[in-house]
Amino acid sequence: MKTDEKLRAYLRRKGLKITQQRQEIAEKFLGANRHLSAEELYQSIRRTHPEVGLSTVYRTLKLLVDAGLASRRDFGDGIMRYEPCSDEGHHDHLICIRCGAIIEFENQKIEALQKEVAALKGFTVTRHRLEIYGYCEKCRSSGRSQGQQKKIRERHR
Amino acid sequence: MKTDEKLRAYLRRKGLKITQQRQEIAEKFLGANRHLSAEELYQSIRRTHPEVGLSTVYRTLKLLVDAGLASRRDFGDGIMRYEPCSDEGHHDHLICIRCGAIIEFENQKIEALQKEVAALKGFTVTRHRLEIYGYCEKCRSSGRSQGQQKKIRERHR
DNA sequence: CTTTATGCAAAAGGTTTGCAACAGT
DNA sequence: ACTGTTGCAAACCTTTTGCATAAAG
Repeated sequence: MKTDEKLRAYLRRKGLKITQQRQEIAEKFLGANRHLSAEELYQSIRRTHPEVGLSTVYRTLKLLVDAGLASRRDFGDGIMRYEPCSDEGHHDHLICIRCGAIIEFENQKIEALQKEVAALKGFTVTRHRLEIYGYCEKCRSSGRSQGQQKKIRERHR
Repeated sequence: MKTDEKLRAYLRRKGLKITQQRQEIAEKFLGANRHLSAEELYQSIRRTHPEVGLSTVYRTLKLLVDAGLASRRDFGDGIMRYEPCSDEGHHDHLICIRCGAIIEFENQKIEALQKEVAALKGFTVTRHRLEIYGYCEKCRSSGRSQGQQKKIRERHR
C-alpha cells in the first residue's frame, strides 16, 4: 500500500473526511523527503494552492503523526519539524551547528545499548531520540569552538 | 573553585556586574540539583525575594549557560529546562511519559559509539543529546501502548 | 441533511526586548 | 559619573482554538 493510500485508509477507519486539502498537504509532505517545519510546508503548498490555511497544515500534520505517517522532531530551536515515517528502522541525526545540515544515520549497536541501559533502570522504552551536534565535513575546516549552544537558536528571532 | 565563585570570575572577566539578583538566582539554581524551568526557578526565588523579575531569571540563566555553569535542555514539551553543569562526564536521560520522572544515566559505550558514527560521516562532535522515553518502573505495570507521541505534549495547553 | 473541515482572526504560552529607573564599579 | 542591569509591560513567534461558513459523506 502506498503512503497516501494509507492516509485515506486511516481517515476512513476513523470516520474522518478525505478532503482536497488533506490530500494536497499529505502529498507535498510525503513527497519532500526532508525535515519540514509547518511553516515551510505551508509556504511550499501556498505556491500552488494559495487558499490553504496554516492551521490546516498544522491540523493535517497532527493527523499524519497519529496515522503513523509522520514523526515530529524538535531540534531545540523552538520550531517543530516533521519528517515522513519510513517503515525501515529508526534513525537518528547528526546536525551541523554551522550550516544546519542534517544527516541521518542508523546504528543497531547504539539502539541495543539503549535498551540495555533502560532495562537496568527498570524502564520500558517506547521511543528515543539521539542527536549529535557538531561540524560537518565542509564546515569543520574553518572550525571554531565556542558558542555552540547558541548557533541554532539564532533563527528564533 | 566553587561554582558560584566561577560565576563571579566569569562576570569579572567579561566586565559584567555582580548584582544581588544574579547571585541569588545562581545560588538557588546551582543549589537545586534538578532540571528546572525558568518559571520554576522564578517561583522558587520569588518566595524569598518577591522583587526579582522573570526576565532577570531568563537573562541570568542565559549567562549561566554562556559561563558553562548550566546547560539548556529541551524535552519536547515546549518548555526549556536548565540543569547545573557538572564537570563529571556527560549524562543522558530516561523520561517517563506517564509520570514525567526524569532519570539520568551515563554510558561510556554509547558515547564512544556516537563518536565513531560521527567520524564515519566526517563529523566533528561538539555535543549530543540522547533521550529515551518510556514507562518507568512504577508506571510500567499499568502500562498502555498507544498515544506515545502525545503524552508529554498535553501540558502545553 | 448531518457531521466533520476549513480559514480566518484571535488566543495561548513560553521567551525576549524596549525603556526608564536603578545599582555596581 | 559611567555602564551595565533590573522590572515591567509590551512584543514576539510558533502553535492552537473558536466560530461561522463550506465541503464531504
